[in-house]
Amino acid sequence: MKIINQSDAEAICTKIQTTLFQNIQTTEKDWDIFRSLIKTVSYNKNEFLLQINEIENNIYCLLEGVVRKYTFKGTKEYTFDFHFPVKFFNSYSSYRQKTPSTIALQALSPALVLQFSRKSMEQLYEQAPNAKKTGRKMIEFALINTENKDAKINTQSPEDNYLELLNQNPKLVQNISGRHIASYLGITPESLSRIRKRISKS
Amino acid sequence: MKIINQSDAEAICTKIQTTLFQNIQTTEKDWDIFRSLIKTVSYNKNEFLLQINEIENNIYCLLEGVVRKYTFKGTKEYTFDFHFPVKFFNSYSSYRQKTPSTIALQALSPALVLQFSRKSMEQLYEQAPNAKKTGRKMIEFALINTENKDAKINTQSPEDNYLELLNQNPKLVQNISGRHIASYLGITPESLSRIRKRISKS
DNA sequence: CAAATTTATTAACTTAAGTCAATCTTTTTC
DNA sequence: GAAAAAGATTGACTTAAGTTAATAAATTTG
Repeated sequence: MKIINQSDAEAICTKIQTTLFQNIQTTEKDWDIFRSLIKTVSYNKNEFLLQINEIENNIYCLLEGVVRKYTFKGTKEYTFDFHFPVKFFNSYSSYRQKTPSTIALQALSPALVLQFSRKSMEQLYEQAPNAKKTGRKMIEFALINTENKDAKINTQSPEDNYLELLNQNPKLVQNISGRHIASYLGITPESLSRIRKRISKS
Repeated sequence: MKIINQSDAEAICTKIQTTLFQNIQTTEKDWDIFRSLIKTVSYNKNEFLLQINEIENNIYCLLEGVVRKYTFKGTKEYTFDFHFPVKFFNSYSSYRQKTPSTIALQALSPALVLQFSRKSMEQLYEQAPNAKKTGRKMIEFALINTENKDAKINTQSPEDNYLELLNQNPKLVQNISGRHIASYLGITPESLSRIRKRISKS
């Protein structure tokens, strides 16, 4: 984990501005404040943005790499989701309630991340009234995806789930190890192997 | 569906105040405003608080009864969750983004519900600054539960899931039809029958 | 680059979930 | 309260997931 210099952060911030906040009215001054609060951090493969039982104090925006969101059920890992650029996320319930996180966030490749600390978000709210919307929007981006996967995974067969994943996100399947994909699908790596074999025959 | 008279609502509101908002500083004036914005609604069994493809314009607080949150995957229903009193909920992504809801909210028994419309929430924010926290808290209550079930269901066997449900929420299992429980567990009613049989033998 | 570690595949076996269909039970409705 | 509808159980059959274990392939690390 390594904090990046501020001039890089500036370029990145512009990217955010143009891609994610097109519809929000913000003044130049708002953006100056926003920009000054960003911390850009790089993570190595397998490093943790957040460990289980830590308290979440950041909102993240992934710019490069892949991040895995997972938990433990007994001794087994369960992968909720994979995050790709450009996406906002964090461990929301831990962030909001200041309780130990039940989930971990781990980089699966070298990753570049914008981090907005709780403190900087509070500063943003105080100093840049117009940017309040930006803050809310970030939280929303981090939350809106929660109503989807559950239903998918639990209404069709593991094979159908895998085929759907292949279809909707081929680069995920190519770049992420099978055990993580199996953990995402709620099956064993052995089952995933068999599914792949079955598919290749048909 | 039937809107209840205001005097009943007053008593109910007191219940909310004492049970849910103990830690939030609100003035008497704030509470007067809050109270005036509440609509109390009763639903018959099987009636919908929200249908799929409707736009969500409310936040609900369930006072009596059971509500099921579900969706369709192809032709099959999938039940995300059951709500019991006293609980806040809505179709959050639809409410926030004003897009057609992918989930339905259905009363499984006669139900009594407080409804806070989008409009009344906006009024609350404008008129009662201290009550802003109340509004946020309601949303939080509605959201915090989203990081849990997924992992449970997908890391152990259907039988273990059922046993856990029996253990953690016996009244749910007693009061709700098997096909809904099966749909919650991601299995068929036939499988649930067999699981029950197996358990009763051991 | 070689050794060590991690990841992926395959096989043999057991177990249980899905499906289809029949029957029994409970609940709803007029 | 009788008829109809909805829900629950059981059986027979097929299919695939879990488990354990062995091996092969790929990646990491010194």
